[in-house]
Amino acid sequence: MSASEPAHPIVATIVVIFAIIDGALQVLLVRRSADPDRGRWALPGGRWDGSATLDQAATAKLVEETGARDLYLEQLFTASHLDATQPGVAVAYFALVEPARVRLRTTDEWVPAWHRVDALPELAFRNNELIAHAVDRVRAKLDYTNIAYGLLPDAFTLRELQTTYEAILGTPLDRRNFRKRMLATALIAPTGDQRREGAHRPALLYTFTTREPVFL
Amino acid sequence: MSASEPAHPIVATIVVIFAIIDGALQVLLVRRSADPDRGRWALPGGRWDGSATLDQAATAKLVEETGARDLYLEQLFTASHLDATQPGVAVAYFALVEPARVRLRTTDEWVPAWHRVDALPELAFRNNELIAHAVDRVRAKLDYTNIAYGLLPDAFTLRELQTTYEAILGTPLDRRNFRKRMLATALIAPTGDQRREGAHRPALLYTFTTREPVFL
DNA sequence: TCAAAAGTGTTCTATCTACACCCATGT
DNA sequence: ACATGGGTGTAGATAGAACACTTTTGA
Repeated sequence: MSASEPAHPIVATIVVIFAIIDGALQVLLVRRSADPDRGRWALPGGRWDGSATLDQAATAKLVEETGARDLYLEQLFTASHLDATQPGVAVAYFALVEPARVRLRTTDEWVPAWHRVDALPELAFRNNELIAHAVDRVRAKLDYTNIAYGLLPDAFTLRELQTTYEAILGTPLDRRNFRKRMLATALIAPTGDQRREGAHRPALLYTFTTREPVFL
Repeated sequence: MSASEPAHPIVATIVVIFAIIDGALQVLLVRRSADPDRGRWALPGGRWDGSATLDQAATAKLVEETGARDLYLEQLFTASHLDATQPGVAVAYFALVEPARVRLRTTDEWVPAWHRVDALPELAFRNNELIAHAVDRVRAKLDYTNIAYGLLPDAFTLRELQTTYEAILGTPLDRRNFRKRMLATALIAPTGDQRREGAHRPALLYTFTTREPVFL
C-alpha cells in the first residue's frame, strides 16, 4: 500500500440491465468494440472520468443504451482486475427497465441485444459471474422491496405482476396467495380501470403506490 | 463518457472495523494525518495501487490496523468524490473482529481508538453516513447468516452470543427464544466444556460449526 | 440458605401453504 | 352454451412471541 509513486488505475462503470421479455428475464449485452475480447458479447460499460458521481455515470450509461429515464438503478459491487491486461476497478450496477420504454441503439457497428439469463453465451472478462450475482440480488430484493416497479408499466394486471415475479424467481407461484400477499403490502393499489383482452372476465388494473424504493 | 484524455482518478479502500467492547458496538477510528481534515477522526483507509485485488488491499489494511487475521470482511459499497478536493472513488469494506485478538498500533503520531457507534464525533468526509450504512448491513445479515463468528472467540457461552446480538441490534432479546433459535440453526454446537465464573450454575460453551460465511 | 445466572417447555398467535369454486366476457 | 382467464375464502401446518419455574454453583 506504499504510495512511493502515484497509482493511477482505471475506473470503469458497468451496468447489468434487466428486462422481462417473452416472459423471461433477459439482460442487455453489447459486442465489444475494442481488444481484449473484441467482438465478444459483454455488459455495457465505460471508463469513468471523475467529472460526475458514479451513480450519475451509471445512469448516463443506462440512458445511452436504453433511452429510458427514471428507472431502477442500484450499485451491485466493485471488482478489481476484471481486465487482466491492466490494473483497474469496475463498479457494477444493475438496472430494471420496462421494455416498452426502451429504444436500443441501432446506429452502431455492434448492435446491442437482449439475452435470456438462463442461456447466456460465454462473455468477456468475468461478466457471467457478475450477471449471476446481479440475478441473485434481484431475486432476494423481490421478496422484501417493491423494485419490480422498474420492470412494469404504470398500470398492470396482477397476472402481469405475477408473471414478472415468476420470470425472475424461475418458479411458479400460487395465484391466490400471490394476490393476497401483494395486496396486503399496500405497495400497489387499484387504479379503478379494467383491461379487457379476450373472451374472459376483464382484469382490474393496479399501479405502484410509489415509484421510489420501499423496504417491507 | 468520452475518453479524449485519459482519466486517472484516485482509488482508495476504506475499512469499517467493528468490535463489541464494553457491551456496545464500536468502530475503529484513526486521526487523519493529512489534509483535508487533518487531525479529525476518520475511518482507516489508503490509496489502492492496483498491485493486488481490492479484497487483498482491504485485508491488508485490516491487518495493519488490528494485527488480526482470518476475520470477517465484506465489501460494502463504493462512493465517489468523498474527498471534494479531487476526483476519486472509495471502495468501502466492513470487518468484524474479536477485540481479544486485536493489537492496535501505538507507535504512530495518531493512535487509533474505538468509538461507540451510537455516540460518534463528526467525522471527516462522509464517514458518518458510511458507518450508518455498515451498521444497517450488519444488523440485516445477523438475521440470516452466521457472521457473528467474526466477533466472538472460539468458545463462548450462549449468554455472550446473545449479548453480542443485543449490542448490534440495540434491543433486548428473549433468552429462551434466542437459545432455541440459535440451536435450531445448527450454526453452533456445544464443545462439551463448561465455564464457571461466579456464584451460579456454570454455562456450557459453544463454538461455531464453521467459520466460513453461511446463509440460512 | 441465599443470591445469581443457567437451563428448560408450553400456549397462544400470526403467517404461510394448499386447494376448488364462481364470475364476467367474447365467440 | 361454452371456453377462457379473473376473482375469491378456508382449513391445516408452521413458525414466532410471550411467559415462569427449577438447577447448579460460590459465598
